[in-house]
Amino acid sequence: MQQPVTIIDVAKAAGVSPSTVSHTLNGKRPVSDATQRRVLEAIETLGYVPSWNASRLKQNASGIIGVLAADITETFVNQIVRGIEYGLSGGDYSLFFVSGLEFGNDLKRAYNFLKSHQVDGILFCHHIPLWKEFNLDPKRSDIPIISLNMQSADMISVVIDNETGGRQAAEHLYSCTMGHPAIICGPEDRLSTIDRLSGFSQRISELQLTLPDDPYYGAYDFEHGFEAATHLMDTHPETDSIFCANDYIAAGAISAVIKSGRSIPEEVRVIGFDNRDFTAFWPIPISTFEQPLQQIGILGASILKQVIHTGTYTPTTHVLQSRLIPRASTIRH
Amino acid sequence: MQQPVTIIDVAKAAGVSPSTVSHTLNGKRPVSDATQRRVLEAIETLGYVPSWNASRLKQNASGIIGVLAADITETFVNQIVRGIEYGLSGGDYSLFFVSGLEFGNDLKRAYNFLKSHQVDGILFCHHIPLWKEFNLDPKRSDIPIISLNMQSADMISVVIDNETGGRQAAEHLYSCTMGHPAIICGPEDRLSTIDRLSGFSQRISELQLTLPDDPYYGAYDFEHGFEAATHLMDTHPETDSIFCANDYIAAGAISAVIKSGRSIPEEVRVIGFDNRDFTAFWPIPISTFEQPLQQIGILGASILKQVIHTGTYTPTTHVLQSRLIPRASTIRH
DNA sequence: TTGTAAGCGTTATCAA
DNA sequence: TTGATAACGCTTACAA
Repeated sequence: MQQPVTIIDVAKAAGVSPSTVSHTLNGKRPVSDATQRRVLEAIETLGYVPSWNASRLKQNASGIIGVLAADITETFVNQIVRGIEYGLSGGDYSLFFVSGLEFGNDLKRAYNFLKSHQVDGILFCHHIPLWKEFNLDPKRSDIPIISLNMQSADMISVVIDNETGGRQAAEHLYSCTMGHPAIICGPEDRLSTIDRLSGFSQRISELQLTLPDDPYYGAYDFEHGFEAATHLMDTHPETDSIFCANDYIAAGAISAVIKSGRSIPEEVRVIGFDNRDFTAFWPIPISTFEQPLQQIGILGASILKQVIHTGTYTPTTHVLQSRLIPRASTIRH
Repeated sequence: MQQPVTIIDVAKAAGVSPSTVSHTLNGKRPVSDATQRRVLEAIETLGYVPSWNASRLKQNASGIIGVLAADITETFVNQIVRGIEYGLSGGDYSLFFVSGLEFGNDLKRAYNFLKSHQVDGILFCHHIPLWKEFNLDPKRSDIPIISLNMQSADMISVVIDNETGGRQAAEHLYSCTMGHPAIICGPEDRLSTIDRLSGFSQRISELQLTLPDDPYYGAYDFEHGFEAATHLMDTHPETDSIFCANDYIAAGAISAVIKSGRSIPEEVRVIGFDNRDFTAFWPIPISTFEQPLQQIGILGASILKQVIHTGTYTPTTHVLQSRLIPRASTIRH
């Protein structure tokens, strides 16, 4: 562990001035070939790496984009983050990832942290409205913020159209002969659940069909799907189509339906949401929707770069669509 | 988007000197209550956030730990990263996450990037030896590096004991009556695969048993498991125990075994590795091993903090154990 | 308890 | 084509 090498050390070693070293690196003014060679050589031998801090102190742009997310282990979040990386790679920006976890989900502190690092912009990536109490006015903020996966008033947002997803699910099940639809929801407070339910219900009533009263709110997991579907088969034995809020629920529902002695997809059709890995090779492959998560990240990054570049922030909402993946749980093979 | 507020603006607004503002914030020397109040008030109204860059320029420690990983969408990686976040949260360090993706997997560039940000240490988190060609001598580096999930000569490493995992798998299958074991591997070049195979084989020969010649190298996926097990049932119908390199392979193997008309776990036992979410609710719940991924991150972060604090770097390897999770694919319910 | 001033490593401006 | 110098925003002796 030794002393850091500065631009002055390099300048001395190469027998030039610090500004020449700087310009050799940044190419903002011509440097003769001979000088350039000596400088680069000195940099190599000394192992010099310019200090980002010192550099950014002089310039107004940091070249860093901050990403704020709650939990990186959520597929939702890490897929979006990966999209952001794609969107940023090869460009002039680096990504500074900050987890809500570090800040006890205190968005204000996390925001200040990013600000203190002089990030040029922030991508705010949420899968749950954990931080909804934070009311930062983006117009008064000196850093542009883009909200990913959740619509925020007064912000540029990139979201998925869950309502249309719900409508599409109804449409698909209808095309597979639907007479008695049912739905098994996720947690009641999740916006995505609400929107999907709303889209599905709308289409159902347009089709002159009816749903059981109970939307089966519950956890996004297998057990909930299993129990809800068991109850459903019991109380509504005529059910022939089940729309599940996500794939875990769908897997549970499928197991319950089979256990009840019914065949899939002949007697009952089940569809999930999210396209989790296991749906493709589940004993009965599960029909589901692929969400454009990486697209959210890519688009968000691209919009943010625009905003930074042009300096104008106009709140808008960009909507992306999910894609139906029909499999054996709804269509005969 | 307005001009950034500096410490001087605050000082003026509060009618004090910049150093007083600084000391109010950092508490390195006493400040009278009255002054403190005025300063904090000024900070609040102006929305002042100190510049990290300027601050770090004066100090030697940046308070940032760099995390270098290839692909955040890999469960492996994001679980470890989450562990790091836990290990760092509440302390004096923030995390600077850098993806190999951004740098075209050029470790040297990524390393320089982190160095230019003056990180105090680096956690190098790999699930595949993508960057093995990079031979940075950690003793000559001025930044301490810790290798997570892969042993590196001359580095402090935190790894999982895959060999013992393999031995444990053999032990468990043996305790469930094993007469004719078999193995279905993952990609041949993965260290984890090699170590697990080696541990398993060792224990098998200690038990005076033999394995089929073919270890079935292949992809870490369902199809490979299905095809390998189909072939295995065909060529080695006496097989009663299959150790699969991961859970996707195990799921495929189970499907193939069932399709061959054999019962699980009565006639054939199958065990996987990784404890993926679906193994818990697979129609036949899959026995598997839970890897202490978050522990790797937590331990790595803690060791790195030690190293930074004490200033001494002594290459060692810290080994963590996987945990067997017995389920219905090996034991009768 | 507080203020003044030097300096961290870089880049922009000006001069040569 | 190059060099000297000031300045970025902050911390920290040193002085008061």
